[in-house]
Amino acid sequence: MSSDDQPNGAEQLALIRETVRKARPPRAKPRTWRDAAMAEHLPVARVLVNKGVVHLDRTFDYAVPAELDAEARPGVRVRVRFGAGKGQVRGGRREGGGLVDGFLVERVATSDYQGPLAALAQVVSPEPVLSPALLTLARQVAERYAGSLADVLQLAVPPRHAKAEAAASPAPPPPPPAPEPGDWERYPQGPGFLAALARGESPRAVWTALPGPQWADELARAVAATLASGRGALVVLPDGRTTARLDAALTRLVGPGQHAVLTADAGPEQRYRSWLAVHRGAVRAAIGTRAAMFAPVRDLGLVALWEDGDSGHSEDHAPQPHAREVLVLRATREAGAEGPPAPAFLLGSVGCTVEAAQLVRGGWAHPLAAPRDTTRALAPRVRTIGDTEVARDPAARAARLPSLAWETAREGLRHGPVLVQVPRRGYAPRLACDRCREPARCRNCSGPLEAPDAERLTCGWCGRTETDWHCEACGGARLRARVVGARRTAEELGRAFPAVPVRTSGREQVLDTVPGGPALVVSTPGAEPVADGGYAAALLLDGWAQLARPDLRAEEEALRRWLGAAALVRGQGAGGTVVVVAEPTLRPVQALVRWDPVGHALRELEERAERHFPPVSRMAAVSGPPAAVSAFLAEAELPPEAEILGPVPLPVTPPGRPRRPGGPPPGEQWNRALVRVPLGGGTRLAQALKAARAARTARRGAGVEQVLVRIDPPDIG
DNA sequence: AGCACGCCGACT
DNA sequence: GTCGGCGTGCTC
Repeated sequence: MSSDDQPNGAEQLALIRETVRKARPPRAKPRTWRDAAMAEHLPVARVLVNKGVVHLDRTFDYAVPAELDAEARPGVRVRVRFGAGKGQVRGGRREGGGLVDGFLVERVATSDYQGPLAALAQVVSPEPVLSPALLTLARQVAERYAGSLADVLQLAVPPRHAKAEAAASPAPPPPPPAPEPGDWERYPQGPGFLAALARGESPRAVWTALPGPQWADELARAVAATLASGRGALVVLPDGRTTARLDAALTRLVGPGQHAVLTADAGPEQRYRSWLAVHRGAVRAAIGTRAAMFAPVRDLGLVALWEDGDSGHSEDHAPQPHAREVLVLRATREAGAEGPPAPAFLLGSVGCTVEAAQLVRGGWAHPLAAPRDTTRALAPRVRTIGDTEVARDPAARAARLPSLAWETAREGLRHGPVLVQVPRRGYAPRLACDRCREPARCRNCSGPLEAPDAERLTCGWCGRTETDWHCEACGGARLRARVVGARRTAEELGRAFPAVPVRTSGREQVLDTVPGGPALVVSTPGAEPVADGGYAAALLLDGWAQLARPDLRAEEEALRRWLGAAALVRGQGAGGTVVVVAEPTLRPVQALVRWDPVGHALRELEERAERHFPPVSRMAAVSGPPAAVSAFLAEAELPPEAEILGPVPLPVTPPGRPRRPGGPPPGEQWNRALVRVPLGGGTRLAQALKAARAARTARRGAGVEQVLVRIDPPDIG
């Protein structure tokens, strides 16, 4: 930074002071540093200013007062005066600009800034929360997602809590011994993977987990093996329930003192306390939900992710990074880069996302899967039944069960609990004619008709209520069965099986576990309780509803949800049976029957490659008022290989309906364009979009409407 | 985002 | 002359 012919920092500051004295009337001198002594060594602080909506992605230089010299170390939280007004006097004596929070990133000898430097107003706390490694990661994530560094830091560094900070952190416990392989023996490469972790190596694997509850213990062993090598470990899980299971397994294996649990529901104080324990190195392992993806684990030796297909891994705050992508960044170090060696990587899931398949296909990670016959023995028997079949038994008909499902439930209840998975209400796809399957459209605007409740029929675009629908194609008057919620399904099943207790688990009330006795357990996807000893059977109802969603990921998602439920059922050796009510010829249905999630993901990956869809390309969505989207695309200096799809109108949020994240405000017509580039051009695309948006933000106010930019949009149909 | 600066028209 | 409109640009 400094060159030989420049004055040293202290001299430069003195010069600046002189200049200012001459240039401005004495009363206008910024009060903060008038006559104040500055730090002698490295008197300039580079500060990353955290100013709300403003996207200031650069540091600003401040002078370090002598009395803050000791505390003003890189990484600490500071407060500085920031804002327009060149030191003008307001209210008699105040310096221009308000106090804003920031991070001190670096101490340097000189500043390139030509004007007078303001002084650091305050070192909020001496805790250097923004370590160089965390700053580097945050910069990478901001770059990957076309977001601002300030936004990412807000996700990566939890809010300070003074009481939690005041408490001293203990020294870390001695590392545990390397664990036995345990259930990893079921995978040919399992024990070797564990041994490599224990030796301090950094293997990368995509692990197709066998059905059953052992995954938590297996993840715990991977953590323990990494700890045994003297390194730290990080595991990100999709929700609090799975985090609690790993917490219990890890505590069983290595005791309570080796890891911290980072979850949002712990409350701000506990959350910051746990985060600090990780940051200070008082614990070497961290587990938790998506915010933990940034956890500043010391000497990171392993990053692991459980169930990367779960939507819980997608951060919903800007720039909406995905835990899998962030952990891939953490496990990747460019050749020749400085710093510690990259950690090992473990992505575990019962199913297989297209992105996970790509990590293997591209050679970045190795597959870690059980032999075919092991999988077959441990997975339940899966049978399919088309949804046109209707049961003979009147009780089954009343419960809308095909006879095979009815028989399976009756048989299963003799041996234990039976799980019934029903799609969430409101998850309903477009309604269709019951006779010819023509989608039901609004007579007003041709939008898709929806059934917000059992009584009404409304348009998903314009919100108009339809009272007398008839099929445009065949004149039919009946709509295809709308999705019935978990509660009503439970009532109907209760009448069909009067002697059996019925329990429900859904969004409002999620059951964690159920006992091993006969019971019907009705659950929405993702809320399935674990049954003691495993379910005897499972019925996966209304498969058509999961498959009919107009989304690129509908099939993958349906398979993931079915596998998630089926993995809680006893293996077919123990009589476990699953019935999926869906068209048997469909690909995800067949993948479930064969229990072949990887094959399904690979096939899907091939199709995405043919169609140049993610993850084989990198995509970004630009949405906003139509004129703004068009202008934005015209202004943006996109890379030459970029391809623009659309823009197309987005569905209008009907008045009174809550606004979807990233969607238009109620009643407003928005457009959305997709921009895609071949893999490898992602960084250039993100840079171009970020620059274009920054330019637009600068012109805001003058009637320049803003657009939303989202990298890796989750819903592309 | 704020907030000041600046360059044009109507007023005391 | 000078007050103030908001369009433009900067914030260490």
